[in-house]
Amino acid sequence: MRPRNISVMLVDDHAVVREGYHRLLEKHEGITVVAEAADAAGAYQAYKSNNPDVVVMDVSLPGRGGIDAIRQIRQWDPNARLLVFTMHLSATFALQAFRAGAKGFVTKSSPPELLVSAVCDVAAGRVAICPEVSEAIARSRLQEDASVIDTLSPREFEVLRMLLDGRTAEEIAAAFNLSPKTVSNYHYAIKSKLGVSSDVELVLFGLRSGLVTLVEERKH
Amino acid sequence: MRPRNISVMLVDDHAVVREGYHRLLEKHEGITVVAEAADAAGAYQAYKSNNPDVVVMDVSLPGRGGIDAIRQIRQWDPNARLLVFTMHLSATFALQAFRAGAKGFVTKSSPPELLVSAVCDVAAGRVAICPEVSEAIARSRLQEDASVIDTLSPREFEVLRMLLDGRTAEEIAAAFNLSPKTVSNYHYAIKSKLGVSSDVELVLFGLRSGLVTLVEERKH
DNA sequence: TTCGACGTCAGGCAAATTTCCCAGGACCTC
DNA sequence: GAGGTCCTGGGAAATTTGCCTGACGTCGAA
Repeated sequence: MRPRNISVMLVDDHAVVREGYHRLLEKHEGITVVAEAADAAGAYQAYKSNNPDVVVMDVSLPGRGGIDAIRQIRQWDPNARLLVFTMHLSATFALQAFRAGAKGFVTKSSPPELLVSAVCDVAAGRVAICPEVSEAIARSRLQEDASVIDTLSPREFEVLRMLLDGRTAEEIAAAFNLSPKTVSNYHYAIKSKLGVSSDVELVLFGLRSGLVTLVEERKH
Repeated sequence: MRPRNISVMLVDDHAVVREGYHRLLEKHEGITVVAEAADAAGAYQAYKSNNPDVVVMDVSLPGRGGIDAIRQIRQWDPNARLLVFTMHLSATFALQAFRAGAKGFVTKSSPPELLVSAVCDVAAGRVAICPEVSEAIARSRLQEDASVIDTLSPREFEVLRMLLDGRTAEEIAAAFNLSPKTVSNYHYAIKSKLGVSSDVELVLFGLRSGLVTLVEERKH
């Protein structure tokens, strides 16, 4: 019982990129893009007024992260079907997304058709995971380093991402609408769970687990 | 003396994204996409056989980074016109790109038309920088970019390296036979000189300047 | 329905650390 | 000598850390 026509909402902070897969999806009959948003807040508003069948969203959004946006939307509509579409090839990210209520996870380096079929899958109520990610998840299950990070609660994970981005406690508190004290409590809880004792070790940990991505430049 | 028809080559490791602005650019008359590549090596090969007027490339490529690819292409054809198109809004990154020989720098969050006009500008021999980036460059110019790390005294540099290794102040003090107090004074001085306000930013700085090397191991 | 286990949020408070300024001494150079 | 930088740490205020506390909401099991 798949809908004859699937309405899709796109969430991505990069206008050009959004424009790009807007065209890509619309070229396929049966898929119509009915709304777009550039950040978490906009996504929530747009979802409420457009009620799309599927939301295709990047998780690295400015302001409150995409994981948080997923939870927010799922809270308003527990049947919302969200497909995460991101450049991050990380088991950790994917697990966090699914825990928040996502129904699919596709990387941007996948072949274009895969995004289209993933949208159809999610619209039909199926779960869609691209091969790379399912492989990464399987592999991470074998390691314990990545599994430690999966013990973080969704909020803790979001705070961690902000911290690793170099934000101060005040900035994070403002972004999430929390007390600075709460943020520093999370900060402490994160360090405890991950078994590190300083911020430096925290970043180093994030580096190893792929949460921090370094743009490498080689001086030949 | 602008070419009536601009031939463009796209380099981006994300197939869907590449497909996206492929369509975007082709929609404009006067622009034809003649080649695509997904990594640095492929870009070099494709450039040699297609000789496009303009190369639009993401710099966060797998393997040898995009900066390196720019240098390689410019070495083969000193007149190559390369437009960097990336999600990174970073002055140092842009400066690195221009130093390598890029002629333009546009972020992916720019409005779509800006990419099109930037392609035309670069094709016509002009330099194209999107407003966000030129502002970031201007701002970074004010805070003395000239290898800030060289202003560190020898001791400061040593302490910095230990810090970036995850050592505590006590460990460093013991290693150098100093008072822990002195170490924390150095710690403070280092952060002041480098213009960062937290340890997280400090590690991120070390990362960018190559002081911290991520040991990445291939797991297949 | 009641229970307990979590997750979220935030206040309190002592201890520790950071921040910022300062100063003495060693070692250069002019 | 005078003037510069570097190394070294003290002092005091400001802030963070570490760990506790409790309230509230949800969810699944008993």
